[in-house]
Amino acid sequence: MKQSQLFTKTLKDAPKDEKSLNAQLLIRAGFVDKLSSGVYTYLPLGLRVIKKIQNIVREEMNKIEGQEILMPSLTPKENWEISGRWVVEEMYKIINEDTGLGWTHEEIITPLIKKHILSHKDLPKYVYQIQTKFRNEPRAKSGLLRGREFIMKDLYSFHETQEDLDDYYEKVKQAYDNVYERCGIKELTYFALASGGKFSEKYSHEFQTITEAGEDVIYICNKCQAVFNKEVKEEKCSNCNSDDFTEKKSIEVGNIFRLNTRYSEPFELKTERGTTIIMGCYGLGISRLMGAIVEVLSDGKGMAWPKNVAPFQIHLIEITGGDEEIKQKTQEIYEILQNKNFEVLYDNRDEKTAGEKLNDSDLIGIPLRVVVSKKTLSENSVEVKSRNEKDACLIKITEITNYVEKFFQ
RNA sequence: CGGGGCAUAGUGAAACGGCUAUCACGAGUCUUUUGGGAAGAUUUAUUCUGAGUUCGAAUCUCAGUGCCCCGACCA
Repeated sequence: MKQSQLFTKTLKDAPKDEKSLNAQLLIRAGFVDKLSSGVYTYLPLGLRVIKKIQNIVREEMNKIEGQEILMPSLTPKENWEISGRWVVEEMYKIINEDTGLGWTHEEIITPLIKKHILSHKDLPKYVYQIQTKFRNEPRAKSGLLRGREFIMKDLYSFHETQEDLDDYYEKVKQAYDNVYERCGIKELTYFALASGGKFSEKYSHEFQTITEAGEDVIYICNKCQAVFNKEVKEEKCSNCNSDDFTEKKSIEVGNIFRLNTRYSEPFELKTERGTTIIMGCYGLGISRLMGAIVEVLSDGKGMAWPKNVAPFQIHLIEITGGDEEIKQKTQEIYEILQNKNFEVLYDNRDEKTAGEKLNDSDLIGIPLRVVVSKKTLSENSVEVKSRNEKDACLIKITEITNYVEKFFQ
């Protein structure tokens, strides 16, 4: 992707109303645009991150240089009045009490399963979706951390026995651990005991990532490392009886519940033998996770994306001084890397100074920076620098492919 | 939903109740520039909306709306 073509550009200053770090950085770097409180458009860079987190790759569109964006489903009336299309009947308006926008899907999945699971031999079953959820938050806040419209993965499991649910519960826990590992925040993410809320059993488990931007408080037992959400924390650790805790602010990036028969009972979800089916549900906020990664992995200069979720792998920057040869050489390197199927953002902008390009690169936070300039070419080299390292080094142009392959191994 | 704050160009700021609403960045055109936020020329506004006070309102008053923060809420 050539940066001169990229929609959109970076901002020098964050909008003054944005206080939260993830909102400031994501808006400044052109990853997202705020339509209204808690409602965001994902611009090309941000959508690439969302897709990475969803682990969905749309290579064909990229090959034809398509730039996908994602716009919110909740849009203000005034915008439609400008085009005169508020009156269009096809547009979904929540003007009656017969329709609600989905904020969770137990009430949908349970009757669906009832219709299609006809025998105990069909169990267990695990069904999930990745979908936009709508919640009329009394107070949307903290950028992507608490929105009114957001992207969430919700998985539901159906079992004949408690033991089977328990087994699966552990498997989901491990799967979630892998997600946070691959997203680069495992070190800061804790598995905490939490309240089950109104519609579950007594306890549930949450994955809590330590950050000052979080709205939860967790207590980590210094003796046995058990972790408790503030809402269920008691004087002494219920695991080892110690009273020595570390208190941390955190954001909930995932949760797993044993629903048991809370929904299967009212919906009369049973096997042909008459056994009431036992359910589990497991949520993971995709867009919140993106915000949490920014909160946790950024520095004074900008974001620092982990390799697996970065919008691009390589930020290739030319510093030409107006020299067409340098531009041509950079273009060649760009093509070499692309032919090796690396995702490259190529800063080919003529009108930008070196300082602007390097600062933009730090802000956007692509893991590997490759700079081509008169200085490097005089030694048949390019300069490479990891976003997480302070120092750069020169490598021969003939070694680029090897170096990059090793870097992303 | 309670409490507090804010609202001027795409972004950030300035302007005592009084001249044509000013500046920087961004963006457009032209010339020169390129290793850590360049130079000059030129262009870029319904001061959130509505009412009111006044000879005169970005500025004062009232109402509304939006945004941010604290709290409450959050399967």
